[in-house]
Amino acid sequence: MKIKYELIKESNRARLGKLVTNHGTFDTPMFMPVGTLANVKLLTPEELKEAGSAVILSNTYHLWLRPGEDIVSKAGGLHKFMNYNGPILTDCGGFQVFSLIKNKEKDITEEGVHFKSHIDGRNLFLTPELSIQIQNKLDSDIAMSFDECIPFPATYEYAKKSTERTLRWAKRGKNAFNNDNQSLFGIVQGGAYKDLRKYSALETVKMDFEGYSIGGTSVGEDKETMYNMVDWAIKYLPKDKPRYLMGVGEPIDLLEGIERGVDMFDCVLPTRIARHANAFTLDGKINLRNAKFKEDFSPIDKECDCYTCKHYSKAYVRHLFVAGESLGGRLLSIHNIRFLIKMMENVRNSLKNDKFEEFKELFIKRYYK
RNA sequence: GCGGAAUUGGUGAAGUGGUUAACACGGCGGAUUGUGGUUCCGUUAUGCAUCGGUUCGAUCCCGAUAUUCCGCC
Repeated sequence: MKIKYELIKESNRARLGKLVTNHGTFDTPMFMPVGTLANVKLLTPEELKEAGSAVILSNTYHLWLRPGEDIVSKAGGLHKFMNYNGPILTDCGGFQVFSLIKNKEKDITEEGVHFKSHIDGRNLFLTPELSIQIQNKLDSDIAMSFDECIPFPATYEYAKKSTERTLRWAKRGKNAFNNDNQSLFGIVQGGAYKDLRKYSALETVKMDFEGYSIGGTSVGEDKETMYNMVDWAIKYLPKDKPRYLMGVGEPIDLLEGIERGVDMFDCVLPTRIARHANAFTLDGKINLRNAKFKEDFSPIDKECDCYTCKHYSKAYVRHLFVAGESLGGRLLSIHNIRFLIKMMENVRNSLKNDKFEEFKELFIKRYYK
């Protein structure tokens, strides 16, 4: 079956909702950890569940190259292959392609995108139909339309041309789509232009997807521009479908997104910074490599209920990183994912109690002080 | 006791009679937004064993001392 979204409550523009999938029902707003290569780096599915994780992301481009969608399909689909029975969303590969092309004028054609493999440099060609076919075979719960992620800054002319092409690609992908147990989301583009965001949103909605995402953000623009891109698009999205802000982000960006009506977020940040010794805390981000933690035997965040904070000290985690032990990255990945997921739990509670604005203000005041 | 060689940062070391002493590791700090798994970017010796001498100028040449290593009695 397709996913279902139920809007439970609105508080100004912020939304409290519920997402029903083939692999469980989960509350929104939610944060989705990224597991590009059919695994959230360093973590097992059990650890993800303990952190309260629901949907995780995987990636069409990466799984297409390794191990190949047919192998995943033979394994019984992505869930079985990676032993994760929660919901999985596959990104379409557009973002990866966008970073691998050499010349966007030449390599991006109406038919699809020419680019080189990041593994062996061989020439590859990805089309909207192929991206969808791969995702159909991977059998994720949610597939994404193949889009072009417009760089920032981009000229109006280029952004318009690209946005129109992404709309045509969305239609082609939808026509090629063939998996009754999978849902398809459309992606709003439009660059940093108000009228193009509106146009992209309206036209994408006309195609009637199971959910809508706002793409093309966090590509180097300033925060105000990013929030504008959300504002310009989200008001044209239907209330009875989930909204997903792709690739975002930092704690403050999650709060700003929720305030504007976003339901779902994903970001590599918690797991990537974890591998480089950084941890989110309620008092801001800290770097566990810092010498000041050498003899700090307190947990990373006293108020955190994650496995890492329950059992380990900053001094120990620092030791692991200094010694080059991968357990350090594992422990911080667990913590950072739990941090964002718990933050979402707190956000949902504040929405229930009509206290989101206060929660947001207090969180930001403390985190960014 | 005699003869020879060596001595450059926390470490391994390059180097030159002439403005800021290479590089690597380590240390310290930062970055990271639809993944970069061990990545990227800063920064880190006012000084070349010590004391004299030669020279306009010495880490570099000369002498003494100290330490280390090698050979001989």
